Amino acid sequence: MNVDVRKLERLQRAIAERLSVRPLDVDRVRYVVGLDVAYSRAYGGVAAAVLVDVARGRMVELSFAVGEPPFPYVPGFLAFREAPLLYTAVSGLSRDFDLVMVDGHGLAHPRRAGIASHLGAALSKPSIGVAKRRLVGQEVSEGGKTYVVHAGEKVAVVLQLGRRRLYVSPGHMVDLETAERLVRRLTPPGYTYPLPLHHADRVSKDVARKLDRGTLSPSDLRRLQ
DNA sequence: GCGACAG
DNA sequence: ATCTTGTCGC
Repeated sequence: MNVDVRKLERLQRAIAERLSVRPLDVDRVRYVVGLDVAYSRAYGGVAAAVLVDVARGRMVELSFAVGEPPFPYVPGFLAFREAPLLYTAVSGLSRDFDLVMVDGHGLAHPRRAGIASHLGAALSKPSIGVAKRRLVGQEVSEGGKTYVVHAGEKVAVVLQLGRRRLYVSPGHMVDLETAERLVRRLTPPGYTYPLPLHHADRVSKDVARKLDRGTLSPSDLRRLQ
């Protein structure tokens, strides 16, 4: 695919300049939204927003958005493909929340503006990126912890959960330490993924599968919430 | 030119 | 991300 990315790179740099990377009081984060996108052959992307009550460790509300992605997958530009649908899904939630956790990177991005950064800026909410693979930089160990360092900056912390590793990076209104603490706090023993994302992943894939099977129609999604 | 490359 | 059978292991 031929995609002109010059303009998009400039947009990402502008977004990066608007970001605030700062500590956040973890004890006042009670409602967290997990965001993920699965794909259906028949309907395109299926974005799921799962609102989790951290205090009770349970799902409180669900919202979906379905549609053809407006942009192809190009490394470094994932946000232009998935953020619009995720934003729509989040907008469908009736309750307010304190933070969003996104499947993908935040600061650990060539221009410091991964999909978690885009969404945090668009929503004006704290956001954290949680990815399963590295996009930029090198992994460096320091004081018993492993980080991703890019252009001389620590942009992500690497968590080893069981056999899986997670790359955690700040999106907006949080810093690296806060992001790590929240991801750890939201990952129950035995889990390999923080609860909000675990649910968002499972639920989005389940809906995509049912849509293709015909077990579910897009209009039924309204009722699933 | 050769690798690397979120989902 | 998705396409997919069997297979290794708790």
